[in-house]
Amino acid sequence: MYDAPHADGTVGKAMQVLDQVASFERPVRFSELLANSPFPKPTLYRFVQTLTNQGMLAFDAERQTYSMGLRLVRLAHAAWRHSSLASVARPFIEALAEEIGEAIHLAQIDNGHVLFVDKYKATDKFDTLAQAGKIAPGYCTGVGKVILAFMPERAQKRALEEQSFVAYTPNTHRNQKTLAAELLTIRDARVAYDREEHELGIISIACPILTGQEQVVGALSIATSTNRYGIDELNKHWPALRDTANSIGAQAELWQVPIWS
Amino acid sequence: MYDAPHADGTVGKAMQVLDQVASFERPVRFSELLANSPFPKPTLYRFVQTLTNQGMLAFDAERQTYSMGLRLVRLAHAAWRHSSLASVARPFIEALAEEIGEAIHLAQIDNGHVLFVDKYKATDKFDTLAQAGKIAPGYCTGVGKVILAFMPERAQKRALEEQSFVAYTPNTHRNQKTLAAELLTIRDARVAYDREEHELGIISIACPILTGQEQVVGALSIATSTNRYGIDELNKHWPALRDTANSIGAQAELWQVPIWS
DNA sequence: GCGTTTTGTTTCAAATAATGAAACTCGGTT
DNA sequence: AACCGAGTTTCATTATTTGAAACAAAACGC
Repeated sequence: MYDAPHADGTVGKAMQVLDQVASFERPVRFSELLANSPFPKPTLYRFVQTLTNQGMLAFDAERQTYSMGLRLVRLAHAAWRHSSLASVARPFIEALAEEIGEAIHLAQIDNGHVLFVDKYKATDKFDTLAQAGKIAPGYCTGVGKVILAFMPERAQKRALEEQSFVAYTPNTHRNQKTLAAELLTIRDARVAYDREEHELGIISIACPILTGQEQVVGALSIATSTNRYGIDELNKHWPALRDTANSIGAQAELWQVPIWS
Repeated sequence: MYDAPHADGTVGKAMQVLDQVASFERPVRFSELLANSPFPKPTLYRFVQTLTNQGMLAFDAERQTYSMGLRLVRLAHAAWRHSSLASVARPFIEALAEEIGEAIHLAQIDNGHVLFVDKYKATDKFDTLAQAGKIAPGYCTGVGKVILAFMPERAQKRALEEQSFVAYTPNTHRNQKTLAAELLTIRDARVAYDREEHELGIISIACPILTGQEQVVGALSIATSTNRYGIDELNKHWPALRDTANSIGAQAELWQVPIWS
């Protein structure tokens, strides 16, 4: 489902509609939207009209369906270039990927969710999929946990409340308590592991990307499959991962990447 | 009933503010926005507040600057996956790029501007948002001209009005007249060339991506540098380019990619 | 064909939210 | 201490949004 934060004003409601359309992951009819909408029919109707006019949604007249508009792609380009870590981090990630030959993920936090802002898959060229922009839960991924661990207390608390604790695998944390306990360990060790918590067969090691004042701005991880390596082998890459994360943090500060709050 | 250009309510105004922030291409202070804003101070202030709350903008408290928010990246991911040609076109483009070893551009039209939704650099790997989301003028690029040439008359007229006709190079069209003349030729030949009209040293050949009913949904181009090849050599790739564009068009129809209107 | 249901669109008075001149706060300067 | 500029808040006015209801237009059933 989509997040319904403190709906502020008309604009907030319109953004809620955008999220709803996005959540369908396919072109969607007006009536489908209406069925799960908190808004009455004419209100929703005017929102999709306005958003379509604005290019935030696209309307396919032939099939009578709405989908996300191209204006978002244009706007997100600016977001990606100027306020994500990705552009700053890219050269570092490329170097690291070359060195260790595993998939590298770069993530930031967006409203309690882990947002992958870049991904580099070294070995197989085909699946250099458009992963940027994908979201993943915070409580069961390496990058997610390490970001949570380093968040300021208040933000962490709020973020923890927002986690769904869906049990993707037998290893997934099922409640705040066990997760919070691990977060302390992670903060101490400055490294997090995903031991098949999100997907069976997939493990990862993640380091925080910090500013000089120890503010988390993101996380970097190396992911692999259990039938290639175990946590121990992954751990051998820890120094390289940590160094790369540190370099990115330093560079981000120089480049004045906005710090999320 | 016509919609006046900037008359869709509060949401429209908020989106205008988003565009404005994007146009700065860097973190920007409130006062800078205010200086070029049509809105009075408190109004603009509330817009940036709301947009920041919504994650559409990000506020860096330390530097007191606004930049594009990560929520846009998340939303654009959905747009890219489900309503751009990119996801459908990618396998075809990969095959083509492998065959001819030059840079391939995939573009769509967004509000009179050419929007690059994907780019494959034969030597390099796919970039996602790094290149996707970039805009370029319609009147002086191969993809732009070929899309304009195949637009329905009314939309073409409107799009032509919106072109700026900045003379990037000596070869750039400087007015609607010469451009319109070339568009007729292009429509007839079903292929467009960029003869260093946007950037000296860069040429390209572009084909339209059409549906069964001859609606343009985008364009595909091969670009190269004049110190590697001339138009003639580029032209040798025409059959392959045309076939790929046709395949993408057919596939797009099957996949119900929304048709822009 | 002819009612009926479903889906999408418009109306309009009432409710609500947006507006902006002015006033205020807070750093930093002179 | 007075001044200045950037950012923020107030509040009466104004304009926009709102949604029940009615309408139009397909899609369906018989």
